[in-house]
Amino acid sequence: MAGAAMAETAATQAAERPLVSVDVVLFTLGGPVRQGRPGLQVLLARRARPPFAGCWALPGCFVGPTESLEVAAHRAIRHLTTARGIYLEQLYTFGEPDRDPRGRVITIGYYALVRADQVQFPAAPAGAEAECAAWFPADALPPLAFDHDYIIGYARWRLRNKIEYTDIAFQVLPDRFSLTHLRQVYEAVLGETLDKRNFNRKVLSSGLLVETGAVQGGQAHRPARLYAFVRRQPGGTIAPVAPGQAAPRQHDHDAGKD
Amino acid sequence: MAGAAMAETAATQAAERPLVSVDVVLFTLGGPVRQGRPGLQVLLARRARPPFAGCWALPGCFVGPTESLEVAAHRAIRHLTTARGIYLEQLYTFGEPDRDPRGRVITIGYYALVRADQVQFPAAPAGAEAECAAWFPADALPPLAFDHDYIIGYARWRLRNKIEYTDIAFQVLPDRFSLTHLRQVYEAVLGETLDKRNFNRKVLSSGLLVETGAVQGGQAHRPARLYAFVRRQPGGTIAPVAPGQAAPRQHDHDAGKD
DNA sequence: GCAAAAGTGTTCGGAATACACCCATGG
DNA sequence: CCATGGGTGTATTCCGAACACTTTTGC
Repeated sequence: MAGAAMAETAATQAAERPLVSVDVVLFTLGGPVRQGRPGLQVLLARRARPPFAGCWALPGCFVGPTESLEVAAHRAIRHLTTARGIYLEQLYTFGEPDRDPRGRVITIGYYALVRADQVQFPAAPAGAEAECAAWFPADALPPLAFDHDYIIGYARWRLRNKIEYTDIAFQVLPDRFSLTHLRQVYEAVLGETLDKRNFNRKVLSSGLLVETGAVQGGQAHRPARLYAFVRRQPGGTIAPVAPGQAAPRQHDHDAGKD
Repeated sequence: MAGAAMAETAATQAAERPLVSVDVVLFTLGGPVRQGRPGLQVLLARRARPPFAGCWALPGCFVGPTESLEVAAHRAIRHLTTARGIYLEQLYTFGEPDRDPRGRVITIGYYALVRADQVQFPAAPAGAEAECAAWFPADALPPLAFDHDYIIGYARWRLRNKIEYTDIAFQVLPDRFSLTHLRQVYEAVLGETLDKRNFNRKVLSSGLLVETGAVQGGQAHRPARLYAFVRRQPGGTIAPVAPGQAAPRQHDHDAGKD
């Protein structure tokens, strides 16, 4: 809420108002193939300014006075990525008073799983301290600024949970993909090997995939069939909703349990 | 993060810093018994000051300069409640630029399910516009200030999900309770009737309950056995953790899937 | 023809569901 | 003795887990 207890006005001194930032944990799949699958990677930016100058940190920025949190989060990665339409999900808000040495900074974390080719790095300015960005294996992160290692750890934990009951895995896949590709996404996020037969049966019976008829070319050996992800058709449900029985309320943030 | 992109300093004008508040959605069970169970209720406070003076709203307050978000959330309800140790869970952060007519206010929502007797109302000051608090049935809320109806709707949705896989239901129960009492909590939160036999079997086989030996007195008819909630014994696990296999990382916020 | 990855069927056990009757107590 | 809520057992179904061989293609 706002203002029931404290008599705070717009004239409040700046020192009493915390700074508000957003930090984005972008995950992708890539790197060397280990255990038959690529690894989970995290996008980090090298800080050009103190505090923690030269240190790696999550992409982030302060929230503008009339800017929504989602817009700020997109702005934080816009100078690194070309693709629009990345679906960012709010992670958590970190507000411990001592988490930033400059003073009180509250940060709202966002995260997403994206295709690596959606994120392109501009030519890095010269200089050892220059700001630049790179993917790092989630299992071998460099020392990080602030509490960003904790934020990333929490984001990984959420991603592991969310991938079980949301569509989040499809965000990292191209329009057409093989079942093996899809399974590798799950394996990389979950950190474990999945049974191919059980996995295929499950995703095919979910009704979320359609066979495109195309097959994967270029590889040696047997080509894989390619599938496409089909969203639940908006308004095209077979069973009509009973009158008087309101459709479950939609919350555009957080499509699953959490 | 903080400060990678914008060159913001402590001298930033107050107008550019958003206000940060916390709002708390306190749920309890009470009210008239309908469909064999009490209903879900929400604690609301009547606003004494503009905006929305005289309107009902969630208890909330602004976050102090050196105060953690959790502490602020507890402070928001401290003048209404006597019990300490309420387990508040972070819900979501609402930051749309126009959600408060006074200007930019970002609010971090918290929620909890508590026993009604933990919350005691101080004698309300006289006057129609005086600040006071009361429980309202979650299905019949008055018009609310700000976007608080949306926040409550989201909190109810989260509560429904969380009760399936967390201990949250036990927070609303006394130390000793009957299985029927526990089931009524689930039924009120889920909004549906549960099969008594299947429910009892499930909760008893979960290992989270111990029979106290006591029975419920005072009622007519057969007295119910009383159970107590047993937390997972810390360090008393039977199966030893395999060496080299790190225990899963703990995140003290969000004990379940989120 | 061989190496490599794709693709498929069956069995088993545990969990969730549906369902109906007896028990203990106070009045 | 009866009204009321407490307490229990069984059959069925569904889902997840385990497990190994055949097929297709490029080379």
